[in-house]
Amino acid sequence: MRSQLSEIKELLKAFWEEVGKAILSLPPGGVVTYGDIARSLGDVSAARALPGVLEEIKRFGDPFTGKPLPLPTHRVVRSDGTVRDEQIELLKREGVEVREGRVDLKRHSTSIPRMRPVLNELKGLQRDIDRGGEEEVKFDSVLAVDVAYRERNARVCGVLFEKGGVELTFHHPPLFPYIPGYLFFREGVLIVMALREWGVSPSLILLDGHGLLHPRRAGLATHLGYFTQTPSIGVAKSLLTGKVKGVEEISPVYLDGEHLGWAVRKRVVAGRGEKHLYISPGWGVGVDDSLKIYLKVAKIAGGEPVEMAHRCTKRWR
DNA sequence: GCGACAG
DNA sequence: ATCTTGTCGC
Repeated sequence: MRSQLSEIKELLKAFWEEVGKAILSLPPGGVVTYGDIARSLGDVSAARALPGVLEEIKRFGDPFTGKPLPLPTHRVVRSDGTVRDEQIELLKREGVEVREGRVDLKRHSTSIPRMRPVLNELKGLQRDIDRGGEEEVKFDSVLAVDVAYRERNARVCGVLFEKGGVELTFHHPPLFPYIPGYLFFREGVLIVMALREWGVSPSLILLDGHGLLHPRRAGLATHLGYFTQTPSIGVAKSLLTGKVKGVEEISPVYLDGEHLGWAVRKRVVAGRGEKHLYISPGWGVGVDDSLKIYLKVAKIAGGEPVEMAHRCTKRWR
């Protein structure tokens, strides 16, 4: 089964709609928690992203409609019942008792409406994705990409290494919040859009994030390679999941007993900075080859390719 | 009370 | 990632 980018965009649109509808349905005098909403969407780990999501819908509108929607966000509280100062008066006015900045959830909780489990659906796409075979990887047009954010806009930068480094840029508002494990839906969708806009077909893509080294074995790099049908490798600055086995210059990273990627020690930079880069296959590349290919590209490029793309995103004015 | 799950 | 504050779960 092949999923299309348009199908993904529909799911992302549904995410905002479902959240908006759910909050609108909360009755005066009742409260729910961020975790309740997240679970109803299919993944409690989205709880941390929800305050920002609610605020965005309320103040600016979701990225698809751009139309501010007045939401009773004061009816959403933390899982321990504590609330922000600005919620207190609004809740009291509705008959909800707030003592020492806290609501008694046993007394005031209301039920969550049925929501489309959008996050479960996204997880399903991740589990089912085609990860490609082991393709012969060419080095003639390697692309490194990174994304930066400012307010409600994003800048995608690509550095294309064919002869020298050609820089490409693309700007577009992100269509999804950052939720750990769902980075593709925030950042990757923008990168696919950028590649289409640029009209480039690189022979290999390197990105800031994981590939196979992911709870569902399908990180940003996996999806990106799939949607562009291009071999890809994830180059992350920190671990999302898994454990480094060993203390060598280059050590394998395991998850559930499976060898999914590599930790490559970075040169120490004056007592600061990250210790490792984490390399894992995206699409069309095996675990061993992901490391070999990454090291070869870094050598050819004369530096860390993803860091070059990162520097490009920082030149945004 | 404190650590945490890419960006 | 951005902002420099806030959230969840152990």
